[in-house]
Amino acid sequence: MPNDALNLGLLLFIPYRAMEDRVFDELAAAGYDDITRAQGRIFQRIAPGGSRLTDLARQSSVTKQTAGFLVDQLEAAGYVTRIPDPSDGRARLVVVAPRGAAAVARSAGVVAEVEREWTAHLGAERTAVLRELLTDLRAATDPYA
Amino acid sequence: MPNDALNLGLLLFIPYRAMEDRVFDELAAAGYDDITRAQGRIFQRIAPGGSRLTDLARQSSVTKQTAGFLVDQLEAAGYVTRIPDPSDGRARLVVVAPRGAAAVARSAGVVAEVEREWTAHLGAERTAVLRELLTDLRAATDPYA
DNA sequence: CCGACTCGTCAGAGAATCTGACCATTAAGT
DNA sequence: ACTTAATGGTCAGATTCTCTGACGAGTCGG
Repeated sequence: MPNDALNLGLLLFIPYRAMEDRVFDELAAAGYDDITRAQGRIFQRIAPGGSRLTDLARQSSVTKQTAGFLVDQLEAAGYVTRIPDPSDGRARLVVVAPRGAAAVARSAGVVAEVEREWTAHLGAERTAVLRELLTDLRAATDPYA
Repeated sequence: MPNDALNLGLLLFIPYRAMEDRVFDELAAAGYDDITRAQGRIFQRIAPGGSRLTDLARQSSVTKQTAGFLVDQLEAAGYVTRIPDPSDGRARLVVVAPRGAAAVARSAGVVAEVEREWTAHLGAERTAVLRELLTDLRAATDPYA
């Protein structure tokens, strides 16, 4: 790399990608080798009680067609199910299925491990500050929060 | 979104994606509408004196085939050129062409604007801390720095 | 009950990514 | 030097991801 002072976009991307790599590598090693990054980016946005396709699409910055395509695959692989939305006859809710919940548990372990490594590097206090800053920044960059 | 406490991976992704969206939207509006995100992610890694394809691939976390495919398009669109690497007969260096330099200048303006917005939200001091933390974290997550 | 909007799907095309195989050049070991 | 291993890059093929455009079904405000 040339400069030491990279733009904030790239500085955000580097650790994001590192985290994603770790999670998917270990997920694949644990037998969840039929989930892709694109599917995972949708999947991780599913709210506890289920989410509408349109919401998943908006939050993930993809079209609803793309989100639908990915949810189809997640459903076929047993990670999610679709149920009717009781509050709106047009909509359905994407909910996490048992296999999906198991994958969530597994990936949560990996995330925790990576966060521990980062904490070892940055220190506990600075890691907490980083999290707080990013959470704050989210308010300015995620209109669908 | 369900929880308030998201994992750090997603917290990094949200502003990263917001930055990328802004840069590409404004680049397209300024006439640079023939560059894609994937191409841009490769392009932004080119070092001042030029970079080898293999390095660009590693740093961007894609295969060298993918990097080659994207550099082909950047070259066809006039953003980069390939020159022989004087220090290694097998290699070539990808260097930024005039049109690429113009796009860099334009995107730098957008990045600066977005960073100003973020600074307005977080405050100058906390933004500086964020940059410092991310730069530090890079050492633990970017083996090719 | 009518027009406007939202939810989601279908169809088709283009872009991005990977694996595997391969050649050319360089580096290392004897 | 000569052989072997490693590195830089390309070719070929397949799969995955993503978008635009068009559309049917359901909801909502007047």
